[in-house]
Amino acid sequence: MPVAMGAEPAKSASTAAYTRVDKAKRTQNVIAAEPLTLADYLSRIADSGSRLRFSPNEVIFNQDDPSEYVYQVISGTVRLCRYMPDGRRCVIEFILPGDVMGFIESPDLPACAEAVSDAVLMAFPRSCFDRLAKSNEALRSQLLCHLSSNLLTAQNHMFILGCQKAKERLASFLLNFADRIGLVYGDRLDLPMGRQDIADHLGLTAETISRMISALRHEGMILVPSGQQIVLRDLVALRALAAES
Amino acid sequence: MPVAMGAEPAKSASTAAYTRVDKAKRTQNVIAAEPLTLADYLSRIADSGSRLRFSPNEVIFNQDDPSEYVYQVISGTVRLCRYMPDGRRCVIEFILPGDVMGFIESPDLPACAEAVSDAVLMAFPRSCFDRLAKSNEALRSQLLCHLSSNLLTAQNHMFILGCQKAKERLASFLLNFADRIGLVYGDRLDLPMGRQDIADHLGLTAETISRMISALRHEGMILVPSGQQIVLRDLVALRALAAES
DNA sequence: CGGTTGGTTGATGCAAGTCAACTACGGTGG
DNA sequence: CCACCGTAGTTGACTTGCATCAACCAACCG
Repeated sequence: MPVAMGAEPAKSASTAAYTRVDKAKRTQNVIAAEPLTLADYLSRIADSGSRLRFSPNEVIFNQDDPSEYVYQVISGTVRLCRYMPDGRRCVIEFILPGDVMGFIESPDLPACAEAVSDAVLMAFPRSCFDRLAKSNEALRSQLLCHLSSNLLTAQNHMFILGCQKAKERLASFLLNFADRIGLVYGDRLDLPMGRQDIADHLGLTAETISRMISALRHEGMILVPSGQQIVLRDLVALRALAAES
Repeated sequence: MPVAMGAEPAKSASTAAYTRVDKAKRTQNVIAAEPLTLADYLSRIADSGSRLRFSPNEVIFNQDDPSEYVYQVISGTVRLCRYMPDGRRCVIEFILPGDVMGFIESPDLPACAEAVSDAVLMAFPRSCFDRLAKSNEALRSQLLCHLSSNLLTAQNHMFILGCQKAKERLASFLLNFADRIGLVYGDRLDLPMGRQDIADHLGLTAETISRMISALRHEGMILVPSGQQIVLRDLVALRALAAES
C-alpha cells in the first residue's frame, strides 16, 4: 500500500516511505484495528498543507517558535537540535522521509529543525490538523502512538547517552539508522549527515566518531567504501557491541 | 482544588499532589479548556484500581512486562530504569507523588519501575482506563498532554546527558527536582534517592556526585545540613551553571 | 557494641576531548 | 584541463575530566 504523497512522486523518497509505513503499522496494532497511518491522514489534508523546499543547513523552524505547524518530511533528512547559550549543540534526532515532526502539546517548540541535506516537506497548520483530529477517533489514536513511539525513541537514546561508551554508541547508531532506512541497497548504508552531526547526536566529538569508525573498520565489523557510505559487515558483532536492550 | 486520592489521605503526599496538578494545568491549556487533570480522571475510576504498597528497592513492574496497568504514585518516590545485560543501569526518571506512569502505546514496557522509598500507588487496568478514554474526549486530550510532557522531559534530559559536564548536570538535577517538589519548606530540598540513583540518572558515578556536591558546597551555592538534605543557597549561580534552555 | 550500609575523600588510570597537521574531495575560475 | 580554494574527514600528540580502586567515616540497627 503506497503512501499518497500529495503532489510529490519523488522516487528517492518512495522506498523510505514504505519503510516508515511498515514501522507505523507495527506500533499501532495495540489499541487500534484501523490500518490507516498518520501519514495517510496527512495525505488527506494535503490541500491545506504547503510544500516547502530547504537547502542544507537551512533552518526550518526555531527553538521557542510557537508550535503552529506539523511537518512531514517528503524527501531529504532533517535534524532536530537544541543549542546551549555557549554554542554547544545537541542533535535530538534525525527525521527521515515519511516521518512527522513538530506535533507536540506545548505552546512552544522545544527544539529547532534544520535541513541536513536538500529536503522537501509538507507543513500543515495545527488548526486544520486539530480539526481533523476532533472528528476522527482513529487519527487520535495514531497520535497517541506517534507520541509514544517518540517517547520510546527518546528513552532509548537517554539510555545510550547515559550508559554506553563511544564505540557502543556508534554501533547503536549505525544499527538503528540501518533499521530505519530499511538497508535499501544490499547492506550499504548512506549517511546523509556529517560526522559533526553524528557526534552531536551521540554526545561525542567529530574526531571521536572518525576514530571509532576507523576502529570498527579495522576490527572488520564495517566497510567504508566512501566517507558517506558504510557497509555493515558483521551485524552479530555490532549488535553485541550495541547490546540492544 | 485538591485531588481526591481515593482511600489515601496521607498528609505527606498532599502538598506534592498540589504541585503536580498545577504543573498539569500549565501543560494542558493548549488544546483543552477543560480544567480536569489526568489525576482527576484517575480518581473517578479509583474503584477499579487497586492500592499497592512497596518497600524500598522493591520492583513494581519489570522491563518487557506487558503494559497492562497504569500507575499513579500516591506517596513515596519511584525510579524508572533500564538495565544492560552486564548490569549497567540507567535511571530514566524519578516519579513523584501525583505522577502517572506506565501509560504508553506499546505492547511491552520499555523500562522497569522500582520503589526508591516506601511507596503507595494505585494501579488501574489498561482495559478500564481505555474504556473511560473512549467515551471521554477531555481525558484523551489530557493523555496527549501527558505524553507530550514526558517527551519534553526526555528530550531535556537527552540534552543534559549529551552536552553537560558533571557539575552542570548536578545543578540541573537539583533545580529540576526542586521545581517539581515545589521547594516546600523554605528552600530545603529533601532527596529521597541515594547518590547511586542520582549518578545513574545523570550518567555519572556515585563518587562523582559526592565530589560535585562537595564542590558546590565549597563554592557556596548549596548547603548540606545532612546527607539527604540540600539547601539551594544561590539559585542564580546554579541556574547559570545549569544554563537552562 | 561490632557489623553493615551509604557517603566522602584521595590516588591513580584511562577514555575521550582538544589542538593541530595532513589528506581527500568537490567546486570554481583561469 | 589543471590550479586553486574551502570544507570535511582522518590521524597523531597531548591534556583532562571522570571512572576506578581503595581507605576512611558516620549513621543506623540488631
